[in-house]
Amino acid sequence: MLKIYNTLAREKQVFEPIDPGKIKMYVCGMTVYDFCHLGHARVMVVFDMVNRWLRTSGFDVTYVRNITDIDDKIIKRANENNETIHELTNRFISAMDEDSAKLGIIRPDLEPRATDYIDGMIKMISALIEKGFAYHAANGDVFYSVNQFNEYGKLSGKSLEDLRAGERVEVDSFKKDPMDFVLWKSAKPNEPSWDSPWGKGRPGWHIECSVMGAHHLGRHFDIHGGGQDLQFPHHENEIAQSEAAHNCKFVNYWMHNGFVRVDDEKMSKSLGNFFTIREVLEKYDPEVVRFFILRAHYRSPLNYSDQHLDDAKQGLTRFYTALRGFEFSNSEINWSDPVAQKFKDAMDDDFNTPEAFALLFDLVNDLNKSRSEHTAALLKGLAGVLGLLQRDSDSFLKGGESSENGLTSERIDQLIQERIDQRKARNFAEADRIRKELAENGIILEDTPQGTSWRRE
RNA sequence: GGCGCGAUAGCAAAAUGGUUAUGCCGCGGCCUGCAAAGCCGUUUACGCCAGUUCGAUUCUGGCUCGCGCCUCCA
Repeated sequence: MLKIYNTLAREKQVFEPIDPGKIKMYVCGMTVYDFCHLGHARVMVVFDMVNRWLRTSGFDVTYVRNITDIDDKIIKRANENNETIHELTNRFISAMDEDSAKLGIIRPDLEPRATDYIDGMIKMISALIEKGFAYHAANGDVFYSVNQFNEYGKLSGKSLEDLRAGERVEVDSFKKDPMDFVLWKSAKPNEPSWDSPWGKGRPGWHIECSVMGAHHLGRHFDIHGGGQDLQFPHHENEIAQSEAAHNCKFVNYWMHNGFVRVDDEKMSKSLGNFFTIREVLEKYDPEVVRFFILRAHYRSPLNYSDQHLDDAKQGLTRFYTALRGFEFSNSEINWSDPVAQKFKDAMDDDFNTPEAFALLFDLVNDLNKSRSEHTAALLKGLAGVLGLLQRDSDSFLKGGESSENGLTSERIDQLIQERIDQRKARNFAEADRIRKELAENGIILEDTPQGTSWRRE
């Protein structure tokens, strides 16, 4: 029985799909004006894990992750670079696809881009105006009137009164209420724009998700996810727009993943304390990064540091070392196995991946003792559900650092053979010298009854 | 200021009203020519103060500290 922590209810709830056996899930993706950082990696990896688990559980999942390809920062950056917004966004969408592929993300079923849905946004905004939930202000912008939606604040637990009291920004005099948010911005010079009943302009941020969600998943769907920082105002505003326009509940389960932090502070573009995915991948194997992310519960904060990545790397090394030497055919998971049962229970409990890993490590201990093929297959199968441990052990253990300024595998094999000869001759001093030479190059040897193997540190 | 989340051993991170979490690191042993890997054992825990209870890290209240949102942000 799957339970999901629903932000809307502030508790774990038993998951009931709207249509039996089917799940419609929408996740807020990236605004593509720069490379993705580790915080973006977390959203991608977390909801990839969720997607995989839902599918493993037998649901027919439709997973949508949008791309925001029109916004203030995109326009600004494109102008700075002297290029069109499409040139800019296409470039960063490609970069995002590369990063995401490296992290082992299964592509969402649909990745709609905001600029392809302008017509739909105009229609929804018109509907909101007709219903009295939005108004065309004197400056040409169209605003959503939060006063008209009496459930405003239900997701973020805020009341309009409190929000107004905490208002820090200078009040836009064209708004009826300081908390009103923009649905349509009238065009300014040097900005891309679209024709609309309110003149040339472009959409506000929140409307795209309401429109693309409804377009692909229907007006009422099961799961909507994103980073915690989107809870307010983005998701709150999506609810206000969608429920006002459609007269029905928008989303049943809201999921929010915790932040990636650096030195106990949120990693964010505005703080400038972010590491891009590609920066981190220069130092660490992508699978280490994936394991690092999934090792913490998705709702907990995740502190980034080299020490923690190193720690994750050691853990993965333990997995791959245990799996070394096994041949795998197609390994179907035997779900009646007690460990598989517990794994399922952990995952069904709001995607408790740390608990799931504890079980996998128990399996490693069993495997190292028994060397049982059955256990090895179960370990690999269950880890596969999390998108891990699917490579050949050697690819992980011997991969690592690129061999630049290191030793080639030919040279390593040659040195190992020399050492074997010296050991046979019981010339241990020379054998140890060779081993030391290898160690200085980051190569660790392991003598086993089956021969000598090596791995990179 | 308003709202919310959190505090677990050297580090990371779960569960749990009474029984070994788990991983990394450390220490001892086995194995090994010596190592490495592995196995066995092991040292460090539940922020503080009350309350409920036979019993609380786990429930309740208060306090302290940290973090997040309230402004673009995954």
